[in-house]
Amino acid sequence: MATVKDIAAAVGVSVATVSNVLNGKPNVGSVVRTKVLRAAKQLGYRPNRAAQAMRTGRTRAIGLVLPDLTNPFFPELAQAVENTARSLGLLVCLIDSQGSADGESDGFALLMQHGVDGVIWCPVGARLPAALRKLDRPVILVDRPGLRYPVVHSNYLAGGKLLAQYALRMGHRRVGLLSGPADLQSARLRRDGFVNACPDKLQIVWEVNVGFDGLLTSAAIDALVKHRNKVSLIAAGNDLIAISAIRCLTEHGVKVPEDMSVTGFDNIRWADLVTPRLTTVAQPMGAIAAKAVELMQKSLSGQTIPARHTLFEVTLIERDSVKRL
Amino acid sequence: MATVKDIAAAVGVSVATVSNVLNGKPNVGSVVRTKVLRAAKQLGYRPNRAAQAMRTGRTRAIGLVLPDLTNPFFPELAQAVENTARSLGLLVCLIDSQGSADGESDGFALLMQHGVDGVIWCPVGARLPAALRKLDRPVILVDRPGLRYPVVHSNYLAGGKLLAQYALRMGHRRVGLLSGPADLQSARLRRDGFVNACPDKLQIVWEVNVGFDGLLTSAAIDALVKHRNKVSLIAAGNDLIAISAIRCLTEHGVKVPEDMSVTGFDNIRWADLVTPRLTTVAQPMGAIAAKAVELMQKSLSGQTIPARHTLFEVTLIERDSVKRL
DNA sequence: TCGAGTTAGTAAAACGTTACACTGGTGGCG
DNA sequence: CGCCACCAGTGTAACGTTTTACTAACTCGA
Repeated sequence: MATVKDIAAAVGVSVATVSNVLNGKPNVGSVVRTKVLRAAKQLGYRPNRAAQAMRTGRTRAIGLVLPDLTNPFFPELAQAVENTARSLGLLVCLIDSQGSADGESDGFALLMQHGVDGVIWCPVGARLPAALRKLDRPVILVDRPGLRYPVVHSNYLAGGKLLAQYALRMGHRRVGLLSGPADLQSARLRRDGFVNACPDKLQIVWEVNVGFDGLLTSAAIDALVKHRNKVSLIAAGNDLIAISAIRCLTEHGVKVPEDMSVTGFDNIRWADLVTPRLTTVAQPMGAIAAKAVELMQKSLSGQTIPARHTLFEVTLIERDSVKRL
Repeated sequence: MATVKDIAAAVGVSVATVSNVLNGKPNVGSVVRTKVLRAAKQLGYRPNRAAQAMRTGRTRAIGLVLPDLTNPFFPELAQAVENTARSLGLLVCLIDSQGSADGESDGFALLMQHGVDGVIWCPVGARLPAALRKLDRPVILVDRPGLRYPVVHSNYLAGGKLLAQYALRMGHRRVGLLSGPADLQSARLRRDGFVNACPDKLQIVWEVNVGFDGLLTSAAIDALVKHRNKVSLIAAGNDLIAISAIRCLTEHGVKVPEDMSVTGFDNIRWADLVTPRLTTVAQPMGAIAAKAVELMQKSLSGQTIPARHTLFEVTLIERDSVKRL
């Protein structure tokens, strides 16, 4: 690989001058400037990131810390983040914490060691891992409000409301809630939006919390099966939970949507592939990811991002999993 | 962050000695050795990767280049790769080429600039991107035999055969093939395994190639719908295709498995979540990923890996999408 | 006792970059 | 003319490591 020294030798100037040209610094004549630029292109010069990192402390790489790639919500996010980051010349370093706080800590430590310039993070839990305390780099949260960092996510409250109003319109009155983890604001807001939409008309008959990974606890299965006649609709915390619930119901002879309606949240690709197709709320994943990277980029270029929410609006996607009563 | 200099100062030795201890070099007394080690631990020392990279040319980071995170096969792979890599102290840098060769080239360029030590790669096509030619670092292929690199994947041929034999056992005689891309060996082998298993008993009535991303072409939809009475089973190139096919069939009033049986390949998580649950062939994803990382690690530590296949055996997962005739 | 060999440790250079302090040369202005 | 300001460009230190070449002290055998 060609170095700055090679260019200097080729043009016949000092390395300092080459560096100045390459970084757009003033105090270099236009004739030398063009010569250097041409030589650089001709030699296929690309700055050695390690050396740059050492001198400047910046690596032009960012971390992306996710709880679980197995939940299809995250690959969609990761794909969009990677692509917009790459278009800005940023490398994305991936950490999948597998839902464990220790994994998250490990991951942060590794990222710090490599000197990433910042991290885009979707926390597993509501608590800050110790490793992050020492990180003096920008952090942008995605999809998980609640910590003292800038966060970009969609309007969960509105999404929950949309779902409740839709359920009502379709004639449902008694519902069961398969909410996400109670300690996650992103789950709580969806739930609150739903519950508070029209409290007098829509009755919450039962509620159980499960993980966003869609693994149904025995309490959840019990609720699903035993109370099957007490509710006509189940509102799940996300699509994964909804689809798992549908699976569980059909296994127990409950037909969806004939015997029971189900709604999701996220509009992952599978919502449209599954039978019955899932009625859910769509988040603009690409926009969310792009915004997160944009905030990161701003942050890296010196702007301070206020620790405030960037909200994206959601839309109801009506498909086949809810029956009109 | 603590540096080697800090440790040296704390213990009262030279930085060279500290470095020697940390790298397990001889010629340092045991008392000094333990002192240094203790100080390092106490200060929470982690070597600065950028500086290390500059001196040694190794970054202890690897690239992971995937065609499409949206296909659930790849997140499972990515998760396993990341986790085993991290347990070895390797950072994973992600590139999602979105199925484009240009994206792949861009990605490789970015990875090279950052000096990754090697790349684990699942190519989109059968051709080598130009950017890779210049990469003098180890490459391990995953799931895509056909290029002149070491590759780890599962026994597609056997998988196809398993499926064909199973179809036969279940009484099917006339089948349609929804194969993956014809230029991908990984698709061709699955197909060949199926077709050649018992050519005299199992008749391939039609075959159309589609992408592994499960997007059905109009030719595919035509075949599915128009020939619905000519075959009793459809063998898809992967689970994504199979599930899309099921969706398409049910939309056209063809019930699975009552009117038509369908098989997949990969055993992605969704195969078990979808209705009807998909009969398919399972690849040991975790093992494949771990093996790829292991080969990479070996490669990094100087061993030369022969450009040969590492095969993993597959197993038939019998579920509900195939009817006994 | 002397020299060779071994052991324990050090000083300094090097990796590729950037940034700071510097040097000549030129032009303007009083 | 004398002084200052400015321009174009250079030399070199520094970032945190690893590595090479070196030294001082000690041991051992003849």
